[in-house]
Amino acid sequence: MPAPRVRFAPAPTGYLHVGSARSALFNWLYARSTGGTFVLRIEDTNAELAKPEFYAAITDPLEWLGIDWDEGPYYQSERTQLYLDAIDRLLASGQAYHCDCSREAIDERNRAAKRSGYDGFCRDRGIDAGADTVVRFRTPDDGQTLVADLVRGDVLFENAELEDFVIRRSNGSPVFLVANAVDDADMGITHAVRGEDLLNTTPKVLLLWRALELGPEPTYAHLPLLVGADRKKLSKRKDSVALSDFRDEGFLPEAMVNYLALLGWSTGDDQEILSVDELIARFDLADVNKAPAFFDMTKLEHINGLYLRALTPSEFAARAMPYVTAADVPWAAADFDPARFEAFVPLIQEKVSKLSEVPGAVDFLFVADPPFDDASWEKVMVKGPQPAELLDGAAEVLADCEWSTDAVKDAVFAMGEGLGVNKSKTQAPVRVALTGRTVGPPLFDAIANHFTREETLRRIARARAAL
RNA sequence: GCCCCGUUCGUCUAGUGGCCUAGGACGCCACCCUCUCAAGGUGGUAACACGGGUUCAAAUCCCGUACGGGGUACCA
Repeated sequence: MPAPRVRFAPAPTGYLHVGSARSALFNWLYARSTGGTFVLRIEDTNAELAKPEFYAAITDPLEWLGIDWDEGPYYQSERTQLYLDAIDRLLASGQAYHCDCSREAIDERNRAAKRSGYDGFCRDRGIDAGADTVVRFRTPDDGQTLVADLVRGDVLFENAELEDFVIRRSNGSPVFLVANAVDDADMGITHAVRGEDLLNTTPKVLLLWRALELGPEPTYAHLPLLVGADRKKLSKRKDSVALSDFRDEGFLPEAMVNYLALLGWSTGDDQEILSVDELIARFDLADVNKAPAFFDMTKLEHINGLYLRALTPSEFAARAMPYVTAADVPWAAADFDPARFEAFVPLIQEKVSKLSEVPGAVDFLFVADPPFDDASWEKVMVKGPQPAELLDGAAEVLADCEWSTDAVKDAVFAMGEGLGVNKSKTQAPVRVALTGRTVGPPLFDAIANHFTREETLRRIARARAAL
């Protein structure tokens, strides 16, 4: 059996949809696991989609995910003549015909006849091409077309249910069905792996394929759709669907790939965290599910957190760098200190599930007077026990204790104990004074290793004054 | 409406006639750990859509119903 040749054939829409990314991934995994070839083909048969600025919106996210292609990208807009020639052949053999029916006329006849679709009105009128004519494919009136699907098994379509669909628009451009058949044949595609939303178009492509005598047909595999909270196909309006948004939010590409692979596919055992190499080794189209899968952001974040924590601190710092040097960061760019940030990373690495959370976790390092969070202040400085005594006590013991994590910790806790306050309540005012919040990194490690005695005392005094 | 696909815990899934008193993961709850929050550990909650068959035996096979989704363009 020859090595498989698969393709990812997106229509350029200005961004890469996560569902499309999943299709691309499954194709790519199949190619990589079988020693096959992965072809990238841009389906821009519609002139509105044939815009160069849309192409990078597809290739950039693919590259980010680590999905590389062996051939292409091929652009259907550059191969139009091939499709037009195919249509001419169908015309010449009588398998296609010109039609000048307007949408209104078709609808009117359908209303009268209580049916739908195109009624074949122009089938035998023998009209010539004109300004407003389209070319329609003459579908068989009887018989069935079988789609042998690797995921769904045999799917049978009654040819009589298929209307004589348009294959060339009145503006002269071919529709994707023709391009699809011609290109899959021309590029030697052996497996067409795509979303289930295309299942209904498959018999049309197959009919064209046979009418054009294009040779051996590809095997199909229709993947279950990705759905949103409403169980409907993920849509740009309601859901977060652009892959670039996930990158901007701070999801790691390897986590994204891992999660995407788990949507509609599983290993068969209990392993869920898989490297790309493991995915390649274990992936099989035969193990793909049939039912739609909900895109669960919570689980994605969990998996991303696992990958984030598995990074070495310096890797983490490097990958977080774009987020702490972005324009909307809560400190003045000049106050940012990369070395200080990197040193601090181990204290916050296990607390974030997305890189976009990093700036908010280290802001007090680069803001001299971090704002006091209202809820935190209320909880600790208003309703908490003896805030003034605790701050004064902390200032006193920190003024001359040894500057190490344990020494600082012991000194502060001993001071709190003397006031009859437990550890949790003792550290709270100091934490708020230093960071502005009740939630944050291990406090005494942060103080002893990342702040000077002077700065620590200054912040405590600042909070004390604000009481 | 018509055509096509689907249906195991809230979610992603394991399960291919007996191993299922249905397993794992996320979430959630409790406890442990603990200077906060996380992380981690332990335990718990929770599902075979329904009805008929077939069979000694059905989550697994067949039929029907219900529900959900996709398609039904001169988008792809």
